[in-house]
Amino acid sequence: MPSPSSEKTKLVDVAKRAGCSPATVSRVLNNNPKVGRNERERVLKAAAELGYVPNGSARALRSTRSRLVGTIIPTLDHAIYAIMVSGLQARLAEGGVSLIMNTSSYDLNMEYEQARLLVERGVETVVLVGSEHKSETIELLQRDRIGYVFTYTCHATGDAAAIGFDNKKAGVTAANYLHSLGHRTFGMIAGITNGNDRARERRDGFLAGLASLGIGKESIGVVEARYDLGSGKQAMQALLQLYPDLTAVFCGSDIIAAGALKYCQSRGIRVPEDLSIIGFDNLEIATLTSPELTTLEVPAREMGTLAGEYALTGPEERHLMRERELDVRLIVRSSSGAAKSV
Amino acid sequence: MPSPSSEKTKLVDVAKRAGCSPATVSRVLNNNPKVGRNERERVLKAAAELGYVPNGSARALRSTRSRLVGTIIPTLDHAIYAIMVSGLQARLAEGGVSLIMNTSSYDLNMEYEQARLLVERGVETVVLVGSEHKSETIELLQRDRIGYVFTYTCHATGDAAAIGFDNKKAGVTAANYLHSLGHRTFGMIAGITNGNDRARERRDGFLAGLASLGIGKESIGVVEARYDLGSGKQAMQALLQLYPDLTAVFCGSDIIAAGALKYCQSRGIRVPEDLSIIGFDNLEIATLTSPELTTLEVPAREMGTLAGEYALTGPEERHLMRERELDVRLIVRSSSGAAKSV
DNA sequence: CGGATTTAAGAAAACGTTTTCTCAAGCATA
DNA sequence: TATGCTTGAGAAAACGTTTTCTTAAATCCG
Repeated sequence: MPSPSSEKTKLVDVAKRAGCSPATVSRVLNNNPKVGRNERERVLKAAAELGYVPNGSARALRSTRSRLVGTIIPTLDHAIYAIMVSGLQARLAEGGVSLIMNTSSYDLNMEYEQARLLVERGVETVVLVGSEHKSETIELLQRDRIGYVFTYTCHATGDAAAIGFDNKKAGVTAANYLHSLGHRTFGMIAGITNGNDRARERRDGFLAGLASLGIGKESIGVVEARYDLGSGKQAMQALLQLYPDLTAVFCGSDIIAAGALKYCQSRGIRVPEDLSIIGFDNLEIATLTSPELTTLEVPAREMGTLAGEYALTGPEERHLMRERELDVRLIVRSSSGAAKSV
Repeated sequence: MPSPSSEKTKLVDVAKRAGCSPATVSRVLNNNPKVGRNERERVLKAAAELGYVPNGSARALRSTRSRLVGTIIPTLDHAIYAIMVSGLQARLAEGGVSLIMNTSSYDLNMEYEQARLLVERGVETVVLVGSEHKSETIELLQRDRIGYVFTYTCHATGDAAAIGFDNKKAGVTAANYLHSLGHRTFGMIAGITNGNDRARERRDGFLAGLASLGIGKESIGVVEARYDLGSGKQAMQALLQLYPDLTAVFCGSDIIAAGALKYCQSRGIRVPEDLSIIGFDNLEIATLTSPELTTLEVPAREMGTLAGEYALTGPEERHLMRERELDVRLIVRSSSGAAKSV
């Protein structure tokens, strides 16, 4: 039965009931070893009886440890970020740390505003997506000595740690794979590259990979699309209109690939017989389409878990985790196949 | 250029630079009207020059307004919750409020733990999913006079507001629809109903709807499945093994329906010719399968937005938004059709 | 057994704001 | 001109913890 008083019980109340000083209560609650067995038990008993819940603001104010971590992702509507956040939150919760979540809608100015809010809330670490950010954002974090991690990229810069994968390398992998199937004219539906280094690097990697295989620019068509089904469809239409001969398309995301696939189906273009399509991310939806999507697997949950791990690690040992490159595996399914022999 | 000093700038620093008292700075920063034009401008200028960011903990401690809202959802891996949170976060951000996000893995004990953490962080409102919770959880919130809202349900109970829809009614809608197509033997793949009132009510609504149409229990098979593709597949297999004659299946989620559909395809069962399948949620994936899924549309984002609205509304006016029932629309696509004439 | 060292616990200061209280100045009214 | 009222601004208390500084008691060692 909770306390009869209608006032919120605070640390002094616990102290009174346990018959000791507030300092002792504080020490017990923070597992400070310098306190005797009996005192400790009395305090714990009193706290439980009163249903005491510490005041996080007061604690944070005095100790400068807020037990708060912030993240700013582009959107929660795209499963690839939701899954990362899922991993992040789960790991943080294990450590008793809470996660403040914000979205930027792929807008770096908005990201800056959200970062300001996070700093104001006193977060100890900020988890960001990608390595491209406003300089103001980075300065803000540096100035307050807040740790920050980039994800979905593995290039640590300045104070930033990076936990992710090599987007460029992944683009090269896609190029090599499609080329190995005999394709010689290619299309790519990239994500919007403005303000998005991941989308840009995937595209550049794909182009570089093809270049080093001797494929010239004239055999490659590139368009950009937002990350949703409709945009994928439209982009596919536009791409085929501009480059009717291409036989293989690399999409910057499974969502885009699914949209592209839908467009093909609506036009009677057979996949993979007429056209190979591969995606990126390996979301659950990749196995829902028919044919199922060949794609590159992004370790989204693992990035989140590791970012959480990073945030839980003390500032002294963090440098050991400064840069972590995870693998991007090629998952071959049935949306890709050998090029038509002409 | 940020302050040359390496110490974090605080309110007194701004006061010094503006040549006024801390109280005045505080008033300006909180838009207190009782401060003259020139003072106000001087303060704002000083704050900007110093790159001042207020300390949220101190502010929260003194004013008892944390500008923090918490939510506990079952998981972020299921898009239906991710989308709700997306709407919630977006609305809160507009009001300058931050969101702390936690997951419970459909476990009410875990939910309680997370709630404790939220109380400790000083959140002003908690957004929960469904109306079934541990009594300890509710008591905890009531005791600290923290506002709380249930979502995905429209039954307000006690202090709780509810913003959602009528799961039972939705189940009835499904029953009526399938019956109207001529089906007379039914299956349902419900979500796990233990600790999940939404899943339970959908099932009960479906059964009640069929009952009032004169369909007896012997013509209805029910199994439960977790919310993922594989479970949907398995459940479909189990269902057909137990009840080989059924011609229509209502699934508790589009994910489950997609899995069920996949199973049918693997077994050469034609949908909708041999079997009608309908889902729940109307996620993006419902249009990715072939055939596309008939489903019931859950207003996930709107629930989030409205819950955010509720949280931003002062305690005095909240009672006006105590219960809000949103519509669940039936979206007919091609996974459902007339029953086979025998 | 006495002095030095360790240990456990309390008193009080501190964290960075907001808010209450107080006061001075300006203004209108009589 | 004196009185009362309004307005703008400062001084200081307060929010609920943690932490530093002290001190009293307990332990050790020669």
